[in-house]
Amino acid sequence: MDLELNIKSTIKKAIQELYGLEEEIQLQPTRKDFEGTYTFVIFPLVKQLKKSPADIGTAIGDYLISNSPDIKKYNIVQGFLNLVPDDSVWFGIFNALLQNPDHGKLTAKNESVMVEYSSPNTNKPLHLGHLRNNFLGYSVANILEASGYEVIKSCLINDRGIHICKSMLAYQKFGNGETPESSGLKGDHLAGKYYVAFDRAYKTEVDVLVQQGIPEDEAKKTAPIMKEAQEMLLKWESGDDEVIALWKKMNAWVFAGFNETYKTIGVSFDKTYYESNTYLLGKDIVEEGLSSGVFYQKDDKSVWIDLTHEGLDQKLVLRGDGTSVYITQDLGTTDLKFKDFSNNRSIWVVGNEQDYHFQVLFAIMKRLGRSYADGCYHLSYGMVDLPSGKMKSREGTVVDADELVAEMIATAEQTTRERGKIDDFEEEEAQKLFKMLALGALKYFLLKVEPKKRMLFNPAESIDFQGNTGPFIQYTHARIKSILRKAESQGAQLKSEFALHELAQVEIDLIYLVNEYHNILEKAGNDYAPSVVANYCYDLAKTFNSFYAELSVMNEEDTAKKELRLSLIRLVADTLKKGMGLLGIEVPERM
RNA sequence: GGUUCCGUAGCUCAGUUGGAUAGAGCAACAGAUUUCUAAUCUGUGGGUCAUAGGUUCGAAUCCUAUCGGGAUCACCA
Repeated sequence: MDLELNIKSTIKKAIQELYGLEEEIQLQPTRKDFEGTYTFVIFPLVKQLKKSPADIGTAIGDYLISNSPDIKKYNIVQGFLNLVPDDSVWFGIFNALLQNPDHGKLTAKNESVMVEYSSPNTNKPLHLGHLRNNFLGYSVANILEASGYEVIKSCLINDRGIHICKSMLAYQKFGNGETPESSGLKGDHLAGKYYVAFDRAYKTEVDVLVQQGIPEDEAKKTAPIMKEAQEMLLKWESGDDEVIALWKKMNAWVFAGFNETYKTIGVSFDKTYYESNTYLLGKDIVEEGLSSGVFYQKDDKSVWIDLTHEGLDQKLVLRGDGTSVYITQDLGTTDLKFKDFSNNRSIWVVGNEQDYHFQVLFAIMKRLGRSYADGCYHLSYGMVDLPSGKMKSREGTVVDADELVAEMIATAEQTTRERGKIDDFEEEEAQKLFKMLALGALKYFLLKVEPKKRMLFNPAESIDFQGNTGPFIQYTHARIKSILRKAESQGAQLKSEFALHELAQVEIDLIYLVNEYHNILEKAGNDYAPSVVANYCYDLAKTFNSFYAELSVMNEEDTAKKELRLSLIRLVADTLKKGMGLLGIEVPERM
């Protein structure tokens, strides 16, 4: 039953009968300072009817009282008609929620969506920026799945190219046969070490050349180590045995490292694409575009598209020598994804530095008449900056993902042990909890902010465990579970059907919020916005904690009230668990 | 310079299909625990919603301009 829709239609009828007007009715939640749940704004009618807001409000309010059993009373403040639903309405909603274990699950949409995220380069380990990407992608996938879509999580690994050759070359030159085992480094960190080593050697060579009087631009192009890297790339492309063997060896190390990180942070994929397999795709699409006249060729044989009508520029899609550029392979990969899964939609979780690239990509797909073009969406997110500015892998000024997670776990352990509430935990159980809390704090920190906003991370201030945080919500869940355990130990059975009696305001607030879950899910799905879910969970947890301070469950003497509260808090716990699950955050039974 | 995103409390952020006195957390201060977990709750102080115009009964929200910051504008990916 949808209370809001019912009230809207009754107000619509009231205005028809009282004034003969056809109005689309909008309701908003009543502000906390006033009594009521929904508010109808009268102002728009004032002008048309030439009556005072009070007169109109009273007329509509009285109409609702006598024509709708849902409304108990109303009040008018300025031009706002605040409506107070009858307690029976809340019981109706509450009973319905209790009797539907799937509450909040949206109906199947019979559409499928691909969410591509993570998409790392295999020349360095993951950093904080990648974490934002991973958590966003994983959460959006969860949200869409809960919203009734079939979801395929995919990852496109950038495992080839000049930057990969840089790590390989530096390893070849300076590595002395080092391995993850011999160095004790995770494979991705080992590769990253040589990526940094390349850059250092390269800079030294450039400096030397500049001192010899060669202009910097030219020095950068002619530095021997850079030349060597380029030669290595050519060898890779021609399938040189030695280069390929090195590439396979180092990539295997990196993949092992990535998989460990993915496992720790709890993300996964249904399909992995490798650029080494897809980088040649797209040339046939260039042919197609040329013959259909969407693309054109210049004298030097290079192929272009003119997107000035779309407010963009002219864009190269194939080099004069017939080799691919970035967009060429993305054209091919995009076609491949839709061919593989026949999705209705495809989402790319990629940082905002590629906004322009995706505008171009989607515009080209539209010009080429791809039926899926309108279903393409770039979920763009802002960079995670440090107080010192941008993170740069080459210069080593990054917050490493593995290190950060390890630090968070250590902080979680310290914070938890200080409180002494889990002294009876087995060690394994305790470690599991520390990890859960650490990742809860980290994921919530990165997901509560709107994706497109850039955000600041200050390593000097650790991520909070109090206030508007993941652990606050996890704690709330544990608190509820503690009461439920107590009830269970006393043999209480949770009822799922309640007869009308008096409700406290904070109980109504909780019923209202739990019932809002499906609206929140829908909004989050439509906007690809985990932050909406995060803020909702916080609101629900906060409201529960007020309830907790104000009312007692197990010490309530009125049996009917006690039983209702038990069922209510179970519903709250389930909803928190579900909501946090959408963010990829687990909630503990105890903490 | 062109395009684009952002600018809300000391700090980090909510709030934008236009509605009431702009909300949280952190930090500061004052309280609450013989009572279901104080990682909690209650309260106090803190605002030119970047600035200036415009539209509207009504603007943080929409429009225009300006200022400040980010991103991008490669035959790199």
